[in-house]
Amino acid sequence: MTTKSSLQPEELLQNADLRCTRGRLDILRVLLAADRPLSQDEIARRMGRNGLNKVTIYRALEAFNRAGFLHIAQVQERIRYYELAHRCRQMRCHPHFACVRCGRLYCLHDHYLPLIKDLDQGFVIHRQQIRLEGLCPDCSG
Amino acid sequence: MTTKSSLQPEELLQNADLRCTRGRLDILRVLLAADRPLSQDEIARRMGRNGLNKVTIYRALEAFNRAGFLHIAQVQERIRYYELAHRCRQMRCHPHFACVRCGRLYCLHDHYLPLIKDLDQGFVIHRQQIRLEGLCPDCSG
DNA sequence: AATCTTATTGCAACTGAGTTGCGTTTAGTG
DNA sequence: CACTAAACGCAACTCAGTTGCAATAAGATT
Repeated sequence: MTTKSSLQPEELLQNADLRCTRGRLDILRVLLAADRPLSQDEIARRMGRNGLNKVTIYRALEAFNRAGFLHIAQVQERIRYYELAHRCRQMRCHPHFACVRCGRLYCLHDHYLPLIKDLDQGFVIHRQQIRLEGLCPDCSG
Repeated sequence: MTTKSSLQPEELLQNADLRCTRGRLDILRVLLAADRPLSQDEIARRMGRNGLNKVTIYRALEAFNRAGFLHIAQVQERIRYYELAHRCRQMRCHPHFACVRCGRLYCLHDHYLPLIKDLDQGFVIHRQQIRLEGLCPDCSG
């Protein structure tokens, strides 16, 4: 959320009114050292033998996410949604809007963004997807 | 994929060398009538009492996806990936690149797109996410 | 330092979307 | 009508993520 908040694990926790336990500090250290988003499983593995129970890790991540200094990359829902591919451009689907309250998924057929370009050598793009998250008209009233 | 291919269920199947069974035609009719991406469960419900087994629906959707005229909206992976929120802008995370071959998820910190605007009245955006899918340098060689 | 409150943790059992194996049915060709 | 491979149904499975509850331990208070 914030671009220049502190990156000290202790401060992150204190600012969010969370307790500075060894386990949570370890999780944060792992995430700070990571160069890409990690799954629960990867986090656990990188914590080594002094690792936490997976339930505890999930609950910590949930707390961090609520506090706003951790993001869940890509998507909330476990469920896949399917749609016909007409109305999609080459490599670009129309964006989708997911309502965080009612869970509905809307198509934004009229709101294309340009395709990202100038990626590093070697990346071959098959598809670009855009997802908006927020409140839909029914739920924002 | 294509913008102006036929929308006749029969043609979609024939062009893809798939058999025109009643079940698959029903799935396509449901998807054509839908105004948003649907989950397997929603598709099954909309097919009514002459519905298919859920495994069969999954396999049909998989075949449609392989043929290219159906998209899986938003995401492939069942697993969630977590990352700290620094280096994200207000409402916009940096894009991610998911390699379809090795499964790795890369952060594209230097490739922001503008925030989508001019949404219909009532939509409140909390966050915009961008995901690219394709082959990473390790896998495209 | 001892006590207290409540956040954090671990364990076991659960949930449910999606998958796999395998035997049966059926579309569509010959 | 026969044949072959695609499509289908069923039962059992996988496994990321969740829930309930009792045990532990921050850290504030006395």
